[in-house]
Amino acid sequence: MLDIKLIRKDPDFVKAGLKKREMDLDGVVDEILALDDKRRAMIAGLDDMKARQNAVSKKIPAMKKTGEDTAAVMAEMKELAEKIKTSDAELNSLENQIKNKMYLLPNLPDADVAAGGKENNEEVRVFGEKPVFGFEAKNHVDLCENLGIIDYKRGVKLAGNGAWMYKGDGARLEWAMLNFFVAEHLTDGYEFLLPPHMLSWECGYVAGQFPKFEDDVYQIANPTSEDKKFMLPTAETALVNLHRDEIMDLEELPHKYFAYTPCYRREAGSYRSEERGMIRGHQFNKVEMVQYTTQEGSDDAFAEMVGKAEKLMQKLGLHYRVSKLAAGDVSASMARTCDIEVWIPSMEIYKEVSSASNARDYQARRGNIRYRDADKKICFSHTLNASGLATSRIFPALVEQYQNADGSVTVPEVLRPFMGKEKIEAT
RNA sequence: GGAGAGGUGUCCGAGUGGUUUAAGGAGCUGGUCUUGAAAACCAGUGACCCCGCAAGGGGCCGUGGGUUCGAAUCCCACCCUCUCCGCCA
Repeated sequence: MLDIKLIRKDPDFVKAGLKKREMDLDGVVDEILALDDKRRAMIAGLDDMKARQNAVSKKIPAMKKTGEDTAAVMAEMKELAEKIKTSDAELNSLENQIKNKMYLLPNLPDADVAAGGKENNEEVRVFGEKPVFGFEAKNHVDLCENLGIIDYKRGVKLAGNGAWMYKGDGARLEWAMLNFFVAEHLTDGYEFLLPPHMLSWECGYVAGQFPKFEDDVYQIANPTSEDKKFMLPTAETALVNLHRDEIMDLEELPHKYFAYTPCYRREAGSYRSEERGMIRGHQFNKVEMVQYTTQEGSDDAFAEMVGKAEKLMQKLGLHYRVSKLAAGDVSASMARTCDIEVWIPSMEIYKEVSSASNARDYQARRGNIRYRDADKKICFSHTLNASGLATSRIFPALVEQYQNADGSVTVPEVLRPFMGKEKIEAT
């Protein structure tokens, strides 16, 4: 949620910021401004009427005591009460209209974020090099099938298109990665959380996924009540709601959390032929970091989280690059995002394994997440999130980058303690 | 799933129709006292929204309706929390 006061004060600044996302939102901003004018005028009139109502109502007992006739006043008040009721209803619908439009406005990109779409993403760092194989390298789907570590067919049998099943050493490798990530985050002093996977609707609004992407999540309807929940599309949705409607103390910030959850996404219509295997599925595993910081602290936190995600990739020894996303590619809630993308040899493409973002106070405004600053003033906190990491792209990248001529896969050193073996071979 | 209790300001908590202009306490800020601190005492402070340069004023008691001249207080619906019972990994 943007600050309505900022929109009021400097609409051109807001419009210019939103324009960087290559979305035409001038109209929405203007509508909000017009509705806001109307709203404030209405509140002023309504509050006056309520003030009169309160004042007169207070006098009535005194009048009754002295035996004065209250009939005329009461008649006037009855009329006033009617007016208040209709105005209240009008105001209510007006405020809902404003709220719904406000929900449509994405966050303002940071000043240093490039305007435009994907094509303006900027490669800021590269780690390692594209591996060169002295043999005919296989793609991950063939490697995994030959090794018997992923069962694609039975995954689809169980859950349909976009599902797979980890099996044997595949399950162990997946679990080893997750355990490795957990161990690293614990070492860095982040708090480990296992949140619920079914969330109530408000969580989606606060995170900024709703109302726009309600159709992209799996919704859980309950046959005996109106209550509706959804499967979290990322642990961020849960973690960013932890301190909703709270006022945190300055001393407790920054909060550094991480959680492991599967992520459930419909990904409707987004399959492409090259996205075979586990590049894009309806359920994938991810460890997610989230920080709550002071307003001054979020830049440092952002750098820290990008650094942490990179460190994991480096320890795994995987070739990757870091991209600073252009405004149009930054998701709606975020002011800036850096993606870490792993090299997938068979596809000759970099695929996202981590997305690190600073939402600044956008999510905090939606969720009323506040803290008391050094002057004891209540202000909105900043929220940040970064994957650390998503395994579903690392798994194929790892299997391909670490493959040997005989079809076996060497286990990266850091995973061996969690895996209990150095090599994955066909059984 | 059944029964009961409850949701009040930063926190605790009083308040069951008009001296509530939301008591009282804690916290926070300033002061007195003290070598300093603590304690005590005195004063100030109140989320959020609207008007206003400000001083100040008004609205606002889980959410939404209703009753009334007047609702934190009564009625209805919903959401949430707690206790007990049932069911269950």
